[in-house]
Amino acid sequence: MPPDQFNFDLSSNISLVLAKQNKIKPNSLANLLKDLLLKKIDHFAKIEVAGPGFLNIKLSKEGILSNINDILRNKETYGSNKSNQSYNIEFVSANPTGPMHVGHCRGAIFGDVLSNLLLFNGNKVTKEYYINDYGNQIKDFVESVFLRIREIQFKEKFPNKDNLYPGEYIKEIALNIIKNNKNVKFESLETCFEDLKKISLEESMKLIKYDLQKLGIKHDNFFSETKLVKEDLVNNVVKKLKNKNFVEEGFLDPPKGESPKNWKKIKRLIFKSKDFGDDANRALQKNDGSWTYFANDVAYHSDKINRKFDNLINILGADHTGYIKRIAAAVSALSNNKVKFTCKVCQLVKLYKKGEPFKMSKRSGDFISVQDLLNEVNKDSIRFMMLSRSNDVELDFDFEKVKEKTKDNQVYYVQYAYARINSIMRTLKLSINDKISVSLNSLNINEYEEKILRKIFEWPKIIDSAAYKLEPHKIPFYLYELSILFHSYWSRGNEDHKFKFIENGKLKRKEALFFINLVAIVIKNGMNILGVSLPEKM
RNA sequence: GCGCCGGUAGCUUCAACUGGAUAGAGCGCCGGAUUUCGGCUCCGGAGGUUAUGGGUUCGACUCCUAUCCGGCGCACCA
Repeated sequence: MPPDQFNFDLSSNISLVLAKQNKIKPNSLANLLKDLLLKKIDHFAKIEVAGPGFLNIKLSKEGILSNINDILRNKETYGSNKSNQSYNIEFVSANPTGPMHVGHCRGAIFGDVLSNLLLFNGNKVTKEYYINDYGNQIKDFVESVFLRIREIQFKEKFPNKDNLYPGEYIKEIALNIIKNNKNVKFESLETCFEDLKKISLEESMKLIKYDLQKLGIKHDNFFSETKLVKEDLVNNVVKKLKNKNFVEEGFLDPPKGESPKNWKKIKRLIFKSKDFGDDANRALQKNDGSWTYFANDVAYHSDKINRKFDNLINILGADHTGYIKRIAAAVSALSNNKVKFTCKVCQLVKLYKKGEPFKMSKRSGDFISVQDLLNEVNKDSIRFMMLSRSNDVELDFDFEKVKEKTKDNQVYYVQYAYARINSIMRTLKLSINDKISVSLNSLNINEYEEKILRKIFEWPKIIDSAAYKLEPHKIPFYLYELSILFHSYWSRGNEDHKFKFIENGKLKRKEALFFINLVAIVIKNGMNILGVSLPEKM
């Protein structure tokens, strides 16, 4: 897209790019191309060479018309670039020790929308959730549930111990378990541990799935860590790595930074991740010889690789940044660099209410849950707001602001544009789903419409670039800009009657009809990707 | 100490289309218009050495390098 002031429809820097290898000046190459293009492509009305060698192209009326009719025909696929890759996107993967909190929310929505975006662009996508249902935290969690059950059944006091989960929700889980499992006896933790673990995990996954559903998120696949361990997948992977000589028996370096207190030098299996770009080699075994979390995760990723995806994407919170290199190393070792692996890190969300920042910590039990958030603001606002920043930037979420019905509130503003268009259609007793097409003689576009058309023609490029860079936040920005253009044109009608779309219930400008349809199509496609609803009346 | 992310207008807000043209929005400020086809809306103005120094090239907010500031992380946890 050329900058506004040039008044052209397309621009290309091709001659700047190609000039060097062809040993020709960008400007003269541009002039050559200009003549060639004008001769070969009849949809170009005018081409100018500008600046250091840009080609600015103005479409002919026929060119514009054919673009418009394409959009009206394709409707809900307009913007898709028909890419054809397969993706596995792992996101949320919150520990199954309680409901989701706000910290999970951003990654959850990011992952979901990224998946929608890639799907829209023609790819195959599996949305996946890795359940960390193994390890010490689960033991602590089950113990906490057990003690709450004892508290309820036998009035035993819940101890104040560091490793336990104090949150209120544990009581609810305990109550549910008591209600639904009358035949299980909770005498000692040891005797009922396995049963209780299974039930407790089910309960907390129920909570998490409920939260996800309320946010409009549905995963295709839930992958359990316990399953990995049970099926001995870790052993297989380690064998595989050993065969390739990527694993050695050795000693870890003492931890850097702080002075090592309980540092013991113990021989163990170590993955040589340094050979694949990591800062240090990583342990696969703990002191007692059992597998580390990392070892399990290597096995998990090996499983993903075996499932033949072209691309693996992990969505992580900022607190897991330090983990990326080692898992990337594992993937590249296991797949011989054939599978493309990317981690997208979502920075922190800072929550405000009336200027007061909130702190959250799952352990302490006073975190802000997704439910708390949903009580304050609706799903649509949350989804839109969480994507209103690039994922590598911290995000301030003020939940007073998203409740406003003003231009500041971007969700509202975009939804309003769509509702407004529907209102016009209703006035004309037409439906937004009616088939329309445009002919050459009805194509008489004013300056406002021209601006908006250019924006609409830009849509496929926005999708392409957002998909390529894995940056779904480009979509809310685009939709907001498009809405500004639309509203701005609309209010022009208040100042000057000749810009009104309809008057006295009748269509005034024929162009207006297809034109608002185009805007509606793009807004709808965009909001579908975002998973935000579009009311026809507000 | 090491690693990752960020630093863009007065601003505890951010964008800039895989290196492109005169760096754009919002808030706030100043000046106008409007009470409606659908609700605090619309138009215009001022405001910049893109943290800082060096480098790469036709061309850098974007890439490399050094420094400063802020956030996060640096287990045999998960």
